Amino acid sequence: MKKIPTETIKRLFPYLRALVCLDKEGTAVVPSSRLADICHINPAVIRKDLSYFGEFGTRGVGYDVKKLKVAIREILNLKPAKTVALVGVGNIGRALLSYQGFALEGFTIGIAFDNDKNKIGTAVRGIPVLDISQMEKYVAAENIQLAILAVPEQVAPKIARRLEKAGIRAILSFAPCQLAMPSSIKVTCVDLSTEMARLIYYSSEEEP
Amino acid sequence: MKKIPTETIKRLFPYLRALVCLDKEGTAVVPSSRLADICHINPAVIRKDLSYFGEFGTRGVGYDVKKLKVAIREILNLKPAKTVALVGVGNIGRALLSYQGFALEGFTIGIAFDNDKNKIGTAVRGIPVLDISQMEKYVAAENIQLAILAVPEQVAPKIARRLEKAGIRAILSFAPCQLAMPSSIKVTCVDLSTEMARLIYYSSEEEP
DNA sequence: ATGTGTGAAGAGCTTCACAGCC
DNA sequence: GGCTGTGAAGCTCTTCACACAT
Repeated sequence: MKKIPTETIKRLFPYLRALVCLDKEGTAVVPSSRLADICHINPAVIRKDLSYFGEFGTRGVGYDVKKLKVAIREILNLKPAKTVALVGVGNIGRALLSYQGFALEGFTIGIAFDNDKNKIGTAVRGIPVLDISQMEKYVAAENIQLAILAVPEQVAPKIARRLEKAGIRAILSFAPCQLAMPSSIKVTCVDLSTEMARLIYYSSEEEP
Repeated sequence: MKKIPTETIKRLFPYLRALVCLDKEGTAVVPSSRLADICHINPAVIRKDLSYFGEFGTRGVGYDVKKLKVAIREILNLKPAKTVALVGVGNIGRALLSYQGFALEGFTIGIAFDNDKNKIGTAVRGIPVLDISQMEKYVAAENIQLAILAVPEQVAPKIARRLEKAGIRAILSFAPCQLAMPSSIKVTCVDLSTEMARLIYYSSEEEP
């Protein structure tokens, strides 16, 4: 049993996206070279990545689009589709609610929470916005395991702790701060300023 | 002259954020162990990262907060502060415009573009929203080198090409698709579904 | 004493080249 | 012939341990 590189996991979703596209176009079989063109990833990398999980391809032919699509969904545990809770219906929260196409049937935001009286009781794209004081109850009742945290930095650590106690297993956070969580809970931070800073650094390099 | 790891560059901004905090609190000197606590990064990593760029610390004492702050700003080329253009004033765009605190005086969104007549001519948080047809003109006139692309997936590649021709050097994109750009232009994609998929994968792992 | 700076060892990821199968 | 699957080599990054400075 081999260890699977983190980077391999990261690349699976782009592969999945490409496969969904190809499937819609009616393409039945795809060689790694074609996937490579679409995803801008070296074909050898793609083959190696997929080989960690089994032998999905046919030599001399390529990969069966439908089968590989299903296989990746299963590897990523996107089957059946997961329900995600959104906490914080500000600008970022609304952007995520409006951006449902992104899920490729693997996961959807099913419920949202906020503390703003004007938002509570409304629905955005069919997703109800509930009172954040009821969060623990709903998370437990619906057995939700994933949350997106899109609240201001000041309250993010507090709410993260509440999610932890409510039984959440993973958090995708947009707060530009570290969330001290036990290692049993997976936390990923999307930090926009870090990305910008990196870009500035690399874009101002001159050639040697 | 050594090669600097990509990961080192990524970590500089979190260091900078911690230093700005420490400076506000009035802390003058900080050892790597303290920075490590704040950033949740191993102290040896911090020391190694900083050592790529010079000797900023004092043995037996630690790092001078103000000096290190300035040094990192210079390394990242955040001094003087850079002006960034935002293209697309939808939900994500507005979130970014409202989220200016994130820049730590290293960069600010100075101008925004959209194609919606209702948005053109307005201003969000003091930042004017201009007609996207005028984009090339303003980018050239104000010598803007960085752009945030927050437009729908369908039009993202086309607008990216326009930005390229207008002389932009780096793009931070929120479109869940690959942008084929010459290597002289640095592109970073923030792909929310990939992040979600990763989290789902890792959160459903059981211990061995 | 205390905390930095750094070579060397170790771990992890990518690239390559080609054997193996259709 | 064409394309996958994979060991081995090569490269990059992290970890460790300790010399060195104050």
